[in-house]
This record gives sequence, C-alpha cells and structure tokens, in this order.
Amino acid sequence: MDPRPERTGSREIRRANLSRVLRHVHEDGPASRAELTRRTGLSRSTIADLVGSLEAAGLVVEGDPAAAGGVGRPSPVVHPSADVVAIGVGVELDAVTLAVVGLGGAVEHRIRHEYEREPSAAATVEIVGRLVDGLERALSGSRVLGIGAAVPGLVSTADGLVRMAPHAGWVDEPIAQLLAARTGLPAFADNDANLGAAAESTFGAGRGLASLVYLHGGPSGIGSGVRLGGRAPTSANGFAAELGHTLVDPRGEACRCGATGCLETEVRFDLLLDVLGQERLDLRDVSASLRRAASPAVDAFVAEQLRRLAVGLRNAVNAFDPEAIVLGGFLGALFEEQPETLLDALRAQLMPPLAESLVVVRGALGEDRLLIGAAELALRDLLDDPLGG
Amino acid sequence: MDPRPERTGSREIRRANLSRVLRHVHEDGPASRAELTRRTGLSRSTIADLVGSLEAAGLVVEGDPAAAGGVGRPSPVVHPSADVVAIGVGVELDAVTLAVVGLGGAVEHRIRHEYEREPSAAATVEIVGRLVDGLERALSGSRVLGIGAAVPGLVSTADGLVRMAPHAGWVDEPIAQLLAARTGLPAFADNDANLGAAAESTFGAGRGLASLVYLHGGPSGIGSGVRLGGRAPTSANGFAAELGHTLVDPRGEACRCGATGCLETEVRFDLLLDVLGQERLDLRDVSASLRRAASPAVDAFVAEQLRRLAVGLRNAVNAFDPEAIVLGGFLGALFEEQPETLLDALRAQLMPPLAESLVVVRGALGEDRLLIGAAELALRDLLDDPLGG
DNA sequence: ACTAGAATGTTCTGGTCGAGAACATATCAG
DNA sequence: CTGATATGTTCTCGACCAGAACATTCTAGT
Repeated sequence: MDPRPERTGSREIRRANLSRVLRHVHEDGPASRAELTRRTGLSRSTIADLVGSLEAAGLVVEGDPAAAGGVGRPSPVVHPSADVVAIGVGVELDAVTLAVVGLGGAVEHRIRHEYEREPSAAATVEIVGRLVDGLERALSGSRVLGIGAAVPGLVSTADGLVRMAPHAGWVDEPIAQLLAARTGLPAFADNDANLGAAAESTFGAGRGLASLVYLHGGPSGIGSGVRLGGRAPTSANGFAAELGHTLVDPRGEACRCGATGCLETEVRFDLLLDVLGQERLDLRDVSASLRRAASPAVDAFVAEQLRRLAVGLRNAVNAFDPEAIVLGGFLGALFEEQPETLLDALRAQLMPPLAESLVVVRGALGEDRLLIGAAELALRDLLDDPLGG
Repeated sequence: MDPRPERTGSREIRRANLSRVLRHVHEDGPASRAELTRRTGLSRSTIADLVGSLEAAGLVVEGDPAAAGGVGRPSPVVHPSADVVAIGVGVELDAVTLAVVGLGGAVEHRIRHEYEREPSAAATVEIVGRLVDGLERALSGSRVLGIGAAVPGLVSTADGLVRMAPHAGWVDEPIAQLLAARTGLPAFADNDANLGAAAESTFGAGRGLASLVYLHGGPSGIGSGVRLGGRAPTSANGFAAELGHTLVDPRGEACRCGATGCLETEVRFDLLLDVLGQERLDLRDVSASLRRAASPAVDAFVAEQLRRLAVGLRNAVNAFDPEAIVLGGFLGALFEEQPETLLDALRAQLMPPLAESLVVVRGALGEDRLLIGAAELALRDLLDDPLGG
C-alpha cells in the first residue's frame, strides 16, 4: 500500500488519457474520434493528439468514417491494430488450448493439444513452447506482447507462481518464469476462474457491470473469481476468491482442500455424468444432453444440485454484494434448466435488500473465456501505459 | 462504471496531490515538509506550493521544526488544523454515542446518551440533534464538515439509507437525510462494522495493510467489514460484507436473516454471558471478566466458540484472501484467551498458501472505533478534494 | 444543383502544473 | 568561526489540455 503508483507530473495525465482511449477501442470496439470525444469528455484537439500518438505507435489504425453518418463532417473510425496480439494459454484437465488474441479481443489460431494424463509443469511448458514455435509464420509481422496462462489452482498473480494445482499435482511451479524462458516472451499466469471472471466482466455477460462473482463448474471442480470495479480485488496473494471451498454442509464429504462439505464436494460434474449415464461429456454439450435426458429423476437431481449451489452463492453474495453472479461450465447449464429453483433457494437465504438487485446469468463467452482472460494478462501493461514506461 | 470520475486536465493532478498531502498528515500525523517531499516523491517546490495552498485554506498549520533535527536547514512541521472537525455518531443497542473528531483522528467531546429501548429513527435523530445543539459552544470557531452515523444494519452507503436495522426495527429509514435536515450539516451513514473496518484499517490494527477483514462481536450480533486496497470494495449496494450471516452449521438455529446456522447464531454474546453467569457486561470488560472466571468449563466454552468462529473465518479468507483478520468486541477477547485454538482450527481448514501469510489480531481502537469511522465518512470529501470541487 | 446548417477535424494560443536549476538560509561538526 | 549538508525559495521551462477560430465535409431542403 505504501509504494503506491505515483500520480505526479503531467506525464501521468498523458498516460492515463492514452490508456483510456486505447482501452475504449479495445473493450468497446472501434469508435469514431467524435465518439471518443464524447465518451472521455476530453476536447477534440486532445483526442486528435492522443489518437495520433497511438497511431504513430502502431496501436490503432484510423479507418474510413462509418458509411451511414449523420450530418456534419465524417469522423474517422479508430480501430485497434490487428498486428498487436498476445498469446493466451488454457491449461485444462485433458488438454492445453492456445490462441492468438488481438487488441479488441478477437480470438484467432486456436490450437488444442490433448493428453491422457496431465503432464508436469516442465512438460506443459514444453508443449506450449512447441505450439508457439508452430505459430511463427502466422505471427510474422505481428507484435506479440506476451503470453498468459490460465491454470486451475492457486496462482500467485504478482509473480505467476503456481502455488498448488491439485489435479496436475503441481506445487510451487514458477510457470510464468518457465514460459518466459522457453518462449522469450513476457509471461504471466493466473487462476483459470479468475481469468474467466475477467473475461466475462470485460467482454462477456458482465460487460458494463461494476461488480460480479463468477463461478465455473468443470470436471476438475468449481472455480471462482471476482471482479470489483472492473478489476481484480486487492488481496494478500492475489488468489482468486475460492468460493469452491466455501462451506455448504459440515457433514458433507472431505475435500482435498482439507475441510469438509465444500461447495466443490457437494456440486459435482461426475455426479451429473452418473445421472446422465455418460462417461464423458464436453462442457459445451451439457445443455443439449440435459434436454435429451429430461425425466423426473434428472429434474430432481438438477433441483437438488441447484439448491446446494444456492447455499454457496449465499455466502458469496453476503461477502461481496455483487451486481451479478455469472455461472459458467455445467453450473450455467444446470441454472438454465431451472432458473427459478436456484433463484428461489437463493432468495430464501438472503436478506431482501441483498437479493433485490442481484442478477444471475449464464456466462456468454463459452470456452474462449480462458484464452481471452489469459491473453488479457499480457495486454494489461500495454493498456495501462500504451507508450511504454 | 461508465460515468467514471473524469481524470482529465492538470487540475486533476493538483487535486490528487493536495489530497495525498492532506491525507498523509491526517492518517500518519504531522510531518515535516522534507518528510512529505520524500514520501510523495514530489519536488520541494511543489510541496511548498501544495502546503501553502492547504494552509491558505485553513486545513493545515505549519509549526516549528522538530527540536532534534539533524544537520541542514530545519524543515517546518505540517500539522492538521485543529479547527477542522467532523461529528461521529454511533447508534448502539442501548445508547447513542457522539464525538467530535478532528483532522488527524483525535477524538474529543465524547457524549453518551443511554436509553432502555431503542428509539425510532426519528427519535434517534432528534436525540442526536439535541446533543449536537449542546456542542454549539464547543464547536464555535471550528469548521464542522459534516456528521456521520454508524448504524448496526444494512445501510446503503451512497445515500445513507438504512435498509434494515433488525434490532432497532428500522426499515428503509433515510437516516442521512434526516440528520442533514435536523442539523443542517452534510450527513452520511454506513454500517457500523464497515466503519469499524475503516477505522481499524486507517488508524488501528490494520494500519499500513493493503487488505483486511474485520469482525466485531457485540450484544446485537456479529458485524463485519472489509477493506481492500485501503478502501471499501466496490459493490452493488455498498453493503458491508455480511460475514455474520455466513454459513457455519446448516443444522444450526434459525437466524433472523432468514437462513439457518449463521455465524451470528452460533457464536453469541448471550451464550458468553450465561457461561460467565453475568446479566450485563461491557464489551471493554470481557477480557477481565474471562480471566476472573477462568475454569475448565469456561475454557471449553471459549474453545468451542473459537472453533465455530474459525469456520466462519474460513469462508472469509477463502473469499477475500486478506492480509489480516481483525477481531473486535467479544471476539477479540475470546481470541486473546486462546489464540492458538482459533489459529489451529483455521489452519486445518485452509489451503496452506492461504494460511501462510495470514495474520489474526485483536482490534486496537476499542470503542472509539465507531466514532472515528463515522466521522471519517464526513471527512472523506475533503480528503479527496481538499480545496473543494 | 445549390445553399444553409451542423458536426467534426485542424491549428494556434493560453493557462496550469510540476520539475529542476540556481540561490538563500539554517543547523551541525569540528 | 568555517565548511558541509539539508532544506526553503525563486524562477524558468516543458508537458499537457482547453478552447477559440477557422477549415472541411456531410445532410436536408429547396
């Protein structure tokens, strides 16, 4: 808290204004200079100057004015440069996914590398390294700002150190450092659900909201992340809000975290598979599968899972008082089957003023979520200080 | 999130720098100009200018250099002005307390007005109004910036509306508005534990920490507040983190919040009174009373209560990953009896990396907590923009 | 087609602010 | 009493944004 980012000379204003303009075209898409003037409250001359600087740095491109303009001189449209990109990596149970994400959030060149058993940290980094090597041609001419990795586990944000990733069995693996060494790119890492929360907050279902709690249900458990004021909240270690380990039932099963009756042990993907009678199921297909299997038994199961989820959400809402809860993975699918079951159970446990304004929605980004969030890690420095510090 | 506080012209820098200097002398006490230069990183000439502006506005006073200076020209010491004050009000179960709090956090003119049954909102405001009237002489010559109230219940921070205060039976009482009308002062209100968290974070046990979770145990239940990055986290309604209503035991007692087995129903002041065989007990005397009553039965009770508290804290730590947990009221007293009982129970339920850096401490401000926190509400506008917007 | 009006880009000037150099001043050590 | 040191004071400079004045390009109406 003490060595705070000095906000001093006029340079700082310049930096902040450049950041605002670049962020705007990154997050909200191309915008005319006139639009930027209105949105930022800056004067026309200042916007012209700022956009000029950003264009000179190759970060934005001014294009033809929108075809259907109103009266008045047409205002050139400022686009994010297609050549400025970051690489997003998602480490999952059964595969590593990787993609190139540009300023503006466009996802390109998705690659998926599957494996049977989760590889060691070093092996994972080597896999990623080879995939990045393979992109060399596709990336020629692009300015690659860095590489970000989404890892299921406790990740120390500041240094990209994976403190523990239970499913892969990683302990204290300096993933960011290893990735930087292998690829020669600036590298970052964070918890997968944290990055999912970031992506949904900036580009997905939480767009424009000041606060949200994101929960993702997958084969490896329930991860969660929080965004307050559009940012990750300040915390001691930068760990994600571990709502998967919030108490749901003290007499429940033992959890690998050491406690018992965690949300993650009570609401589980494998239970869902059992009920559906399936061995494997892609998270994208859960909704379809649920609809096909519709029956009283399945309905009852879904209702029961949603009621347990509501207990976990109660704690989340009491803690963060968020504007919205965003549900991803199979949690989103369960919710969409019986939204009222969850909402009723939640309302019954919340003080009315807390429940009133609360919105529960399903995540909007699907499986690109991780790639976008991870790449965003590598874009952040640029967005904060577009002309470099 | 959209109509963000425009950070534009050079005026904004001036405002931010004035704010930094004033905040420094407010929070960290008088400081020489040389010290301010070092702490802020601003140049000598700028600091001279800033301090000059603040002095001209009557917000700070330059005093004689510290007696034991080193070599070199002595640097005048900048003190917060003693004439700039705010009124802090604490609404409690059995009394209203009120005090004048100056820039710098000094508490003066404490007044306590006791009652048998909690009065209505209107009656409470009238009591406060009379107490303020009575301070007229003491306040002559002072610049009273406003009045802040700490209320046990859900308070909408933005407008100072008490959504529900269960013990007083208030529902949707616009306390801030009523206080402003009665006293003619700018008025603010917030949840009591939220303000306790703010006070402990700025002036108490959480000084210098970037994040903390504060829990206060009193006769009316368990309140809690969170500070992240030295500020209240962004949330939908500005409600405090209601950790008193985090789940501890689903088979526990019904809570007035609608759920069952809340921390607040499982860890209770009246249970403590029973064990101690007392009818009434001031929160300040709990530690002494516990020590007098020491016995295996009391020890066992304390241990049991601490273990339940640990379950609630587990949820808090998983949610916020704070640097410290600060315990106030009887929770602080229980903790100080058997710190290891709580810490062991907590560690057993937390993933090691989360537990590692976590610190649990007893609050440092005692019952001035509320008054300081409440007054701070009224000082905030000045601290954010010292020369007024 | 032509013109008026509107919205926007462009250029230039001015005001605010902080940095830093040069100089002035007050203390300490010997 | 003198030199070294730290700090206050004054002045100049450059960075930055606002706003005025002017230029440009579109739409709407005739």
